[in-house]
Amino acid sequence: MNIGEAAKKSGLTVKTVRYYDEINLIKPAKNKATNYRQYTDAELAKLQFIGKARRFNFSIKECKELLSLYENQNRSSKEVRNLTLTKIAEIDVKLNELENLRTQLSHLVNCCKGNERPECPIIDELSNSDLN
Amino acid sequence: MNIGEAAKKSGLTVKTVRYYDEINLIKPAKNKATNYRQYTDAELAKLQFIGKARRFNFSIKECKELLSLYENQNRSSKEVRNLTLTKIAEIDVKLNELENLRTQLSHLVNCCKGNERPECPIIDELSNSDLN
DNA sequence: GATAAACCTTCCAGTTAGGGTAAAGTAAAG
DNA sequence: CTTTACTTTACCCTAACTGGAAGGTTTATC
Repeated sequence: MNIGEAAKKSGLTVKTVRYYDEINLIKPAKNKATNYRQYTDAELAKLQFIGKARRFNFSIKECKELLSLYENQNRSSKEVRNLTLTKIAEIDVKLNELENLRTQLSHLVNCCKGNERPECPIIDELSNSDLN
Repeated sequence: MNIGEAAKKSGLTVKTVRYYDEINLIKPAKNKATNYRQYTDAELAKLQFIGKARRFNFSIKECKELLSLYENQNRSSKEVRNLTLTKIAEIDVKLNELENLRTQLSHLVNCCKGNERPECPIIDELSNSDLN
């Protein structure tokens, strides 16, 4: 199939699919006459695989690893599991950071009258040179 | 003061401070003889202000807005508060996404034996072409 | 058969917020 | 006077694409 159909069926954009070719992630054959990319069903399945892994927040690099595990019939499920556990740990770090930020910002918002006057505890806090 | 001292006192890197000059965020005067950047105390305060706002997850563009409010004695605290509320809303969206991802990934991890065998529910799920 | 639309191609630039490195000028210390 | 520390500009790199231009191909319509 051509790139448009492959993109549609994988839920990716044509631009993205072309990009995955460029970075040697999924390289389809080319029709010699037209120079169009020709995607096989197996390549489509890989695009779908990548698309889903990306939605699960895996980086392109991690997608490459997952893809090679996907293609390797001798893989151990432990490897995949470990990659996923690492990803969960990263998400936990990010969650913590964001929760802290949210707490601090909402505290500031609660202190700020939000009226037409210039006095503003939020600006005051940002002006505070302590690196907290 | 020179850029190194300004960087140290603001908790930013020299590169970052130079970048803020480049994008017209904080433009110090230059020593004509040496071509060195000369930061005043007021400029240092702004660097500290920006540094803190960045740590609060405000983008450079938002920092510019906050800075102009910081410098504007006629600002209304409402404007600052609204910017902050918008930022909190963004954080909430991100928190939601990450929590969903975490739930799904940890569900997959719980289903995966993580042994030496190749059967792996995580790979199976990634191979599933449903765009969920 | 001509033409227009809907595809496809490559190439180039831009996005965020800086980081890395190099070559060269300047300042401070010993 | 020399070494060390600091500063300058300039250029390329990051992640993961997105947008657009200029042009080739295929399919549908008149």
